[in-house]
Amino acid sequence: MTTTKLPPLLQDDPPTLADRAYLSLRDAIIEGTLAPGMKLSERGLAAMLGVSPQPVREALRRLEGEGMAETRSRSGTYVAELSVDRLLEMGRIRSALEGVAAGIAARRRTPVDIAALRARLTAVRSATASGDERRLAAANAQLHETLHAIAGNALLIRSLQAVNAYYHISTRRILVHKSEVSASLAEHTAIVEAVIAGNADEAEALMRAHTGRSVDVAAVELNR
Amino acid sequence: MTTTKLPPLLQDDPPTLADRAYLSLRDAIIEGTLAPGMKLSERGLAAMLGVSPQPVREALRRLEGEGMAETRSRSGTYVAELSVDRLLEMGRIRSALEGVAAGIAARRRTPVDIAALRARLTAVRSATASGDERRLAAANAQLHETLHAIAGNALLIRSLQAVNAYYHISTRRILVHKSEVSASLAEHTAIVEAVIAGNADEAEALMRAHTGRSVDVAAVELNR
DNA sequence: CATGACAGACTGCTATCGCAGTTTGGCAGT
DNA sequence: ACTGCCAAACTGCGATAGCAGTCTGTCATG
Repeated sequence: MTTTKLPPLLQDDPPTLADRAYLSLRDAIIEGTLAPGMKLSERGLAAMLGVSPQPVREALRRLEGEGMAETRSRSGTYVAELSVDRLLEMGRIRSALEGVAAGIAARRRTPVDIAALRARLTAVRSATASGDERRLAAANAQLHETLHAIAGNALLIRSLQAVNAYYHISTRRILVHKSEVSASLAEHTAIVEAVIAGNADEAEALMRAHTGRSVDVAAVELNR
Repeated sequence: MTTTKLPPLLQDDPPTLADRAYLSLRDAIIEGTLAPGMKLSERGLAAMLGVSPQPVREALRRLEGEGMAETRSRSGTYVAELSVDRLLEMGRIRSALEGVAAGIAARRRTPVDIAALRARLTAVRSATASGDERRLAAANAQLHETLHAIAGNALLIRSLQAVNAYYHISTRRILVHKSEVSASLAEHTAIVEAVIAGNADEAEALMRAHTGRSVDVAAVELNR
């Protein structure tokens, strides 16, 4: 019997109905299908999704915790109103959390993580060259998610997933300039290098600046 | 009929059983009554709290989202293990979020908010003079919570409440030096002034430095 | 026509029950 | 003494039912 610590044998649990209901509702809110102010009835949504009200209720409570829904007892749950100011605030929160995540990732990264990061960065680079915006967005998202996974902090990951929902709402409303794309690649490269080097403070500062720029761009575009 | 915007007439809903179960369990984890690795059985806890498993389940899901519990499907929910590194990470997250909150508060603060802030700061000052540590901790907490309320961002408030649970775990493990106390008062004063002045960037930087110092202190103490 | 009240539908919240998969303790076989 | 196995207890998950409030539309009343 070897005493070396084995990697976790048990994989993640399969997503529950509550998880899937959450994702459905969240995406519908991001997409605008569920517009601000709309009523989110436990029973009504349950019928639409073909499940019982129980998983729906759980999903709604989670959305509530993320600020995307508001509940008044015995009256109803509604899609939260979202002003431009709020949206910008979410961007600032995202920036701060992404920065912290990068810093933590720089402290915890293992050789395996480093290999994964290099792979993600390569994917981003080739996606940038391809000019396919969808593909680039996906590659960028994967790079960020890889960093979150390396940080491996459950609270941080949850919070980032929440603010990313708002980030998606933002990117749906504004258009990204071409010049941003190449700058983004350079920044991503620098961030990954800092993480690989284990330079936590630099990784955090770079990531914060990188994501902070999105907020500034959004501030200009959204207030037009 | 006046057209001036009225303050919200409907107050907050009374706390539900799920809310109260959450608070009970969270406090028990902070206090150590529920130690890391312990099983959190829905039915068992429900019996202890005198409610049905349903509200307990909701509380557990929330704790899970905050990283204080982990669930393996059909096996059980357990109190999450918490290494010193993780605890320090939570401090960094807290620092970042508190900074953002202070910055947002500086942008949104109204005359009423300013009055409230001055009152809280006065309470902190007198509590500091009294030398009563319990009272000072409570006054400090109220000052911070006032800033959160002024920021008024649901996601931010939720996240801060979560990380504050970890902050309480930290403060239970370390002892605070006397010299920290007076420095803390000066910092709180500067932060409040920046918020009142509407200087968001300065408020954020000051708050971040203020809360970041706690992390550094904890890093030294916890690694002893 | 305006207004008030009241009945029914609807809401979120909690309790109870059943299902399918996991864990565990003790017994049978070596 | 040790190992393999199996059944009973236990687990989280989901469905269903009922409660106490809230909201709404209609109808009687001025």
